[in-house]
Amino acid sequence: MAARSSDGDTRREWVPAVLAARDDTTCRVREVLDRVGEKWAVTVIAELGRKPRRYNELRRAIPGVSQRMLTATLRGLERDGLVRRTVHPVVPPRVDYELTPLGGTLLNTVSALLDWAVEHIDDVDGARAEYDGRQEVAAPG
Amino acid sequence: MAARSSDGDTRREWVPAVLAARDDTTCRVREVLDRVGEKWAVTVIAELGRKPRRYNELRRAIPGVSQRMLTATLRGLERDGLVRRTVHPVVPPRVDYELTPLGGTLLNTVSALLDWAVEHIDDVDGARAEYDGRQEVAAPG
DNA sequence: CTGAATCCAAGGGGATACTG
DNA sequence: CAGTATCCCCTTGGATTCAG
Repeated sequence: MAARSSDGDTRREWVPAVLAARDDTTCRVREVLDRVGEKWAVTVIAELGRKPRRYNELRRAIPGVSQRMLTATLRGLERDGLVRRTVHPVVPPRVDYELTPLGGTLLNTVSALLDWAVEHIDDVDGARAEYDGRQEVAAPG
Repeated sequence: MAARSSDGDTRREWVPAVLAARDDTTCRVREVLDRVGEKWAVTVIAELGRKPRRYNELRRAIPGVSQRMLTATLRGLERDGLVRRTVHPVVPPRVDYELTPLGGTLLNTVSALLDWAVEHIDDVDGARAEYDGRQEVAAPG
């Protein structure tokens, strides 16, 4: 689907009627982008991709996440079938989280985006510096 | 970078220390995810991927976008070096937007994510239905 | 035509305290 | 240990108006 030409080609015919319209399909495609944009979703998926974890293990593995957001993120991912939550009826409580196969395929796809980011950080940074420089000249302090 | 195994593998060693830590690199990788999560960014990139456009052409091509957000999105993309803005000094004003080569490579990467979304919409939807069903049973109205 | 400025509502997300 | 419940701030983003 969606045949792509080589890197750097700025001319395409194919893409995103997917995004332009807003039929049902389109709408839910957007939801995937929203999820990726959530502050902790990709981090959690990536962390679970390394290995299954318990709640607090996960919490320690992700510096900066609050209990509230970790729980909310996990619930969302579970609802979408990306993460499986397993409660062990023991005391003290033990809850394991792991990536589902579906979550695994998403991780594979998203990590291409992460690779892109790492690879092009300098380009983006340079562009920003240049842009900000131009703005300063245009609107002197 | 980041060797990946086949689809559906839920066990990885590699991934994103990139996201776990928060050194400079990490931080800016997150910014890429944020950008993808912005409501109109990917849509605009995709639309410009089809062909360069003028401001209002773009606006008409993207139903639902407000002037405010279209401008803001374009500014952000321009600042990151993903989009080039060309002002023609004529009256009435004419401003052309086009994807840069860098923007092109991002589009190629993101579209893999769009493909994933289209391909797995039904899985996600099914998971949601099942999850919501379980919740209803657990917390009856 | 291409924006900038202002106003405002909704939701994301952090800090903290409490619970089974 | 694994969460829930509150409070509250700040950002995102839509509507509208003004301007070059």
